[in-house]
This record gives sequence, C-alpha cells and structure tokens, in this order.
Amino acid sequence: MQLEKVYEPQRFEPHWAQFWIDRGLFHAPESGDPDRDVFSLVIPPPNVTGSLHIGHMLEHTEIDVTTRWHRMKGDQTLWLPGTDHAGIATQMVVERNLRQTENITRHDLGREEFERRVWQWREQYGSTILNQMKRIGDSCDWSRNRFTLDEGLSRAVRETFVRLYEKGLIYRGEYMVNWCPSCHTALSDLEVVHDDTDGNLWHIKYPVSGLDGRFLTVATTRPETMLGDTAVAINPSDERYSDLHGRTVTLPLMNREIPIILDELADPEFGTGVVKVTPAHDPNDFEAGKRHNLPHVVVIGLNAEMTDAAGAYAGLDRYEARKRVLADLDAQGLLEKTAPHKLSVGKCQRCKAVVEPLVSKQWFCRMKPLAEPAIKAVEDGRIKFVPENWTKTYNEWMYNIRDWCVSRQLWWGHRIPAWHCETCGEATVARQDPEECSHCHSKQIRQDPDVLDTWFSSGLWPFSTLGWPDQTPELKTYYPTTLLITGFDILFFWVARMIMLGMEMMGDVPFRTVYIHGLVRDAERQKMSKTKGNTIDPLIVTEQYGTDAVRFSLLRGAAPGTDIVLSEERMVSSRAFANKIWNAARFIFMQMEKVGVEQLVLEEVPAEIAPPAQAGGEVALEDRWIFHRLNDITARINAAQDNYRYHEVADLIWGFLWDEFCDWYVEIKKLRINTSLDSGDTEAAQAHLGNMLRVFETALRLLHPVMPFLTEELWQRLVKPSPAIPESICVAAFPQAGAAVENEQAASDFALLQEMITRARGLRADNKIDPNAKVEGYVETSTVRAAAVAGEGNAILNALAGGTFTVNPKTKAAGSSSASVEFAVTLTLSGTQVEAIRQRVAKRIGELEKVIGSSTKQLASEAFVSKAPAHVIDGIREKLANYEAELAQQRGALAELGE
RNA sequence: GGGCUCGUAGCUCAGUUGGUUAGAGCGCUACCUUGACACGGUAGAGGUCACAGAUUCGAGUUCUGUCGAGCCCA
Repeated sequence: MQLEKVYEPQRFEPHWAQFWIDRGLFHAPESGDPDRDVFSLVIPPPNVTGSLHIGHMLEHTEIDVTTRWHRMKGDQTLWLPGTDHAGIATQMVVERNLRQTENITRHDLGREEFERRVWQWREQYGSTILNQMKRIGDSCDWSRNRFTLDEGLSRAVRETFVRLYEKGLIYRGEYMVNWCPSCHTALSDLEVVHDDTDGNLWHIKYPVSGLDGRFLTVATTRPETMLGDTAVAINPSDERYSDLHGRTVTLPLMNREIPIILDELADPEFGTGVVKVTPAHDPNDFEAGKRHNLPHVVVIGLNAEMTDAAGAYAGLDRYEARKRVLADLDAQGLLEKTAPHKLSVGKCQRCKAVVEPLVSKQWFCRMKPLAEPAIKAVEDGRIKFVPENWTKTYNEWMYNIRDWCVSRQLWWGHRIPAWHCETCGEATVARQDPEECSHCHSKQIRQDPDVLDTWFSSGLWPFSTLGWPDQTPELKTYYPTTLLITGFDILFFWVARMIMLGMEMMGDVPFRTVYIHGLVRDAERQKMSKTKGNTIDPLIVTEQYGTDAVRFSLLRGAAPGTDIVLSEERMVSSRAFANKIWNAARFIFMQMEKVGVEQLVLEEVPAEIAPPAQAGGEVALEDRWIFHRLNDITARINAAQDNYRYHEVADLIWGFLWDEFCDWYVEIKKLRINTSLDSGDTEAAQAHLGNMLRVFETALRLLHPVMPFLTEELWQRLVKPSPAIPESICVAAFPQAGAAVENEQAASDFALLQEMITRARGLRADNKIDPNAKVEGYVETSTVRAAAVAGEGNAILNALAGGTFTVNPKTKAAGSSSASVEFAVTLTLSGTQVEAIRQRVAKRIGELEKVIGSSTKQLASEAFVSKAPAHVIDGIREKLANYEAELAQQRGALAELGE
C-alpha cells in the first residue's frame, strides 16, 4: 500500500467524521452496565445563533480528548450535545432580520407570529454550530442532542419554577433592577458589564429653605437624575451640618421642597459629604428611600427618555437632558464646579447600551437558601474544581450572593407560568395552564407576558437533558455527570446555578469535577476579539492545517490554569508533527511491502503492552528499549489524562513518536530489516517488522484521543479487519502500562549506546568530515556493561554514526577522541583538526571541575550528610565518582592531544 | 478597596508533593537534498529562573516584602 508523500488531512477527515456518526460509535445506551464505569458529560450548550469560534474549539478539544480516552478505556461514555435558545441574542438577530428584509418590527407581527418566525429561523440556521462540531469530530451522542426550548426541557423549566414558587423561593415585586433601554428588558446583575469611564463629578448647590444664602452642595455623576431627587442626605455624625437637621432644601429647577435626611449613605470623607437622594434611579438611594419613607419620582422612562415628571425636560433623551440641566444650573449660578472623575458605567452585556437602574415589577429567585447546599457541596469535596483555586472565586460569589432577577421582557424563551387575576389581583402559578384564578376562581386571568432568563433553563441542563422531571433510565445512569469542562467566564452565570438547582431539584450534585479551561490568545498574548481582528477562525485553520493539527496546537498550550497561546507558527509545527507521523507510516508500509506483509494481523487489540518478539534468536536491544519506553509513556499519558494535564499528554506523545520512535527506533529497524533481507533471513525481517508494527499501532491508540482523524486513517490502513478487531480505533482499547515489558536495564543500556553514537557524530562534526563519508574508529570501554553494549550495538553504531568502529582493539591508532564515564570513542583521522577537539575537551573539563567542586563541598558538609535522606547522598556520591572518572579520561585525552 | 493569576533561553511556555548538571516548541548558527519525511536530518549556541530578604543541609519550587503585567468582584 502506498501513501501519498505529504500529509493531506482534507482527503480523509470528512470521511471519518461521517463514518463515526453513521456507525453510531458515540452512542451511549440508556442503561448502565454494572461491569463498567460510567463517564458522562454534558456540553456547555453553545448559543443557537452562534458558529464555532476558537474558544469552542479549545473547549471541545479538551472535552473530546477526555471523552475519547474514557471510551477507549472501556467506560460507558456519554457526551451529550445541544444548544441553548439564547433569549436576547436570538430575538435580536431575528428582529434585525425583520427590519432589514421586511422593514417591520416584532410588534408589527405580534407575539405569536414573531415566535413562529424565530422557530423558523432556528430551523434554518440553528444547526450551524452542530454541523461544525460534527465536522471537527466531536464525539457526541448525536441521538441525544437537546435544545433548551424542547418540549421536555420546557417541562423541566416549568416544574422547577412551580416548585421554587411553592417553596417561597420565587417571588414577584417592585425592586430596582438593571434595565436595558435598548433591549427593553430587565437584566440580572451578571448581565451588566462595568466599564471604567472618564466622567465628571458635578457640584451642585441646593438652597437651604429659610436660610437665605445658605446652600448645601451635593456632588453627582448623573445630574439629570436630580429632577427626581426626593431628599438630600448628610451623615448624622457630620458636625459641619448639624445645624441643618430637620430643615429642607429647595430642589433647583423643580422648585420642590425636599427634606434633609440623616443617613449613613452620606460619606463625610467623600466630596462635600452631602449626597442627593433619588430613590427611583439609584440602587443605594432606593434603599435609603425605604429607610426614610421617601417618595419615588420617576423622571427617566423605559426608553431612557425623560418622563412628564421631569417637567420642562420631559421627552428629552437622558444625555440631552443632562446637558440642559447643567446649562440651566450654570445659568442660575448653582453649578459650583465640574471635576473630572473616573467612574464605572454599567452596560448591557448584549448590546452595550448604558444600563438604567429602574424600579419595576419583576420575578426574583431567592438565592441564599439555594446557595447554602451548593457551598457545602464544594466544601466537603463532592464537587471539585480543577485548578482548585477557582474554589475561592466560587465561594466568594456564593457567600455574597444576591437575589436573581429571572424575568425578561422578551418574547423568545420560556413563558413564566403565572396567571394574573384581573378580579382579585393574585397570581396563579401552575404546572398545567389554569382555567381560573386559584384564589377567587375568577375566569378573568391572563398569563404573565414575561419569559425566564435563558440561564434559568441552562441551570437545569445536566438533568433536564437526561429526561427530568421524568425518572428516566438515562437520568439514573448518567446523573450526576462525571465532569464539566467550561470557561471561567460563566462560572457564576452557569456553573454556580447548575450546582444550586441540581442540589435543589435532584438532591445531588450535577457533576463531580469542574475543569476550568483557559482563554485562547494570539501570538502576542492578546485576547482574541472581532474588533481587534486577531481572531483565528477554527474552520479556516482546520481546512488549512487539518483538524488534528489545530487540536494538537491548542492542547500543547493547555496547561491547567494558564491561557492558551495559539499562533500560525504553532499550527505549522503541529502539522509538521502530523506529517512526520504520516511519513513514518509511509516508511512502515514500504517495509511491509518489502518484507511481504500486507497488513498487521492481530488476534485482539489488547490494552496491556505485551513483550516484543525475538528476532534472530533474541530480543534485540532496540526492542527491549522501545517497548520499555512505550510502556513508560503509556503510564505517564494515562496519569496526565487523569489529571487533565492536556499539554503533558501532547508533549509525551510528541516526544515519543518523534524523538524516540522516528529518530532512533525506525532508523535502527531500517538497518535490521535490510540486513536480514540481505542475508536471506525473512523470518528475522518479519520479526523486526512485526515489533515495529506493534509499537506503531499502540502509539496510534495513545495518540487517538488527541489526533482522531490521522490515527483512524492510518489504523484502518494498517490493521487487518476481522471480527475480533474493533471497527474503529475510537473504540479500540486504550493502552495500559504493565510490568511485562518494563526493562530499566535496557533503558540505560540503550542510553549508553545513544551516547556513543552522539559522541561519534560530534567528532565528525568537530572535524568537519563530509557527512557522506564513511569513517573508521574504535570504542574503548571501562566497564563490563559498556563493553557488552558496544558489542551488541556495534552494527547500530556503525550505521548511525556512518563508519566502522571496532570495540576495544588491541592496537590503537591515533585520532580524536571523545570520552565519557564508561567509554571513549575515537575517530582515526588523517590531518586531524586537533584544536577544535582540544577546546571542546577543555570546556568539558571546566564543567566537570565545577560540578565536582560543588558536589565535594556538599558531601563535606556535616549538616547535609547528617540530615539529607540516604538515597540523595548516595546519588551524589555516585555522580561524583562518575564525574571524577570522566575527568580523568578527559585529562588523559587532553594530554594525548597535546603530544 | 477585596480576591485570583503570571514574571524561567531571542519569542511562547512547561517544570505535580523542595533533592543530582533547569526542559520543549518556534527562532538562531554550521553542515547535509542519504530511497519515509526539507512540514526533513546531524551537530551546536543560548538561562545571575523579575528583585530583596527569610526558612532549610539544600529553593525555579515554601514564606514575607518590593517592582512589573493581566483578570475577576465591589
């Protein structure tokens, strides 16, 4: 079988993506198998309006790697996909569409027709991201795809709302909320983003009534709200104003008498110590207003325009009103000063409009009682955060939690299941649409027009997607889910709420571990954003470099707790790695052809690594070594997977395949197979090839979770299909380390051989020998082991160092040498360039003297010898002896050169 | 104001409980188109681990402080 010369992922990725889905390889059965562990995970549901961005790609890569690893380990594995309905975002998209195509608003259509249009839109575009996920190979159980507005999930939302209402955890009332004047809805605190902005602090003089010429100066950042002032406050302890207690001031521009109240709200240290109080337009003032029974004067309306109560300013936009108010105050000599001031301005997360604090009637969810069990679940370890320092952030927020405004004035979402009675004014909250008021039995009821915050339904995701409120087998099998992988930006929005609602509704945690991934940044460590134009489109780079290379690039940076730097360079090098593997396979297939082996025939695909076969009567050194190494990285990769150390998984497999397998093992097998065939020993050639195939096949399985496409393509070509063999590498056993091939002796012997080869090559380079020229030389050994290794590895040394080396010859010709602890390798050369060698040897002697000095000093220290553990001391003694042995040899070599 | 994270090779980053001469990728230098691969090979250069103290026989790793960068909450 011939492979193309260069790795071209576009040729096979779409094929395998479809293959996995067609064969149902990611399908999770509804019931548990008592003999297998269960691994379950729900996707952080992407926004239905969205398309895949690089952040998703990272998140999905980490999820997919973990999921594929568990599946291959034999766990009963479920990755449940889906999308959320994204109330505001979706409504905005469809409204924009209506405006552009038909020049109408949703109000022109009416609620019912608008909702129909949104569903229509969703049918047409809502699967974009799901299709993209299929293309990049996300190993989801697509038969369980869910949407937050599905019938079942809507039932879950309704059940939850009613239960919480019945427990008194949901209430309705007039409170100050964050109002987005552009989206026309209330927002929760979390949906408001704060921007530090340059503004002004305006000092305004309010005349004190009855004291001619006496003023109280207030400082404010929002002068337009003064029109709604119903008091000014001073601190009760502030002696500057103690004579004004009980008096009133005249509100400028409005000529309204308002009281001077005593309240802690006024900070004597800040500004003049006097603050204006506008209960209808500021959350702190709202509270103060409650304390002092102050009236509310609403001067800014839902459109951010001044209301009739604003008198002469009625109808103006809030910022226009600000200008006019300031101008008028100035004209009356009441504007004392304007000082630049930095302030934090709340904006709508969605549309960036400046949020207006307004009093309105909304539904709230009481958080404290829900937070308690959620705090406890993390405290006692039933839920673990990775990295664990997120626990602190989580606790911080949970301990200071405030009630959650859950109603939204939108048309797209779960309608609040409450009916208001026009007769008695009470609300009926019910699981089934009621016919009459449950309080007075009036038929004059109508449903609350509001919908719920999208996060309310997302908060139920880990169990609503499994069928709750029905007690389904899936719920029993897969809840609590094993793991959640998500970003820190939705820790409060989503993770915390899932924990609270999971504890409340299910009586158990929604997941046992929360892995928080980092942020993808560009090569300059900048956040990626559309406005900066530095985004990397995963679909484009996937086409360019291959999905596997993009995944690999992301993973290599994904050390827990760090951000991920992604650059073209990285993807280029990952693609180079993929190409390297591709070409290793290409070489292997060529050898198979040469030896007459069509495909790798396996009786099974075992998890544990079995010992290599003998070739020519013995197990070759390189086989003993590579199987040991394979076993070692298998153990390390499993451990790294277990601890979400994705960067380590990637690095380990890279190092093994490139540095050990390709650079050493394959080079040696090249020699072995050729030698065997040249001498007509087909059996030996087959044995050598067989071992190489087994190592490669096992490595492909180790690599599969990380690079699913490339490994599937090669595995399918390599392994001969049979009923005993899985139909895909994605369900073949993940390798497990065992004692059978552990061989520390082979590891250190091979390392010694590598050193001989490297030193011989170094001599070639130092002496500027033509890389194609064959050299002559010899190896002298000072230990029994080194002699054995040099003997067994002689052919390898000759091949890889390009020459003929004898071992411990009786007569030695002069040449340039490189000496190590256990051996010296010498090139016999005519016209040796001694100086280069001399310099290198001298440098090495310097290094050795330095470390010998520090080791000797350390061993001479009474404190060290008496307190350090024995193995550390022994280690240093041994090392010191080695240094000294090598130093003696180096000095000898230097002396020879000097002659 | 409170909290979190980071400062290690030219660049981007690893370095799990303190322990023998601190690693990788990219970049750089020299040489090599050798029948898997130039998306390659071989050899090499490059680091006072931000700074100052402390603990310890021993600190990139622990503690305190300083400086610098970023993020979250109020």
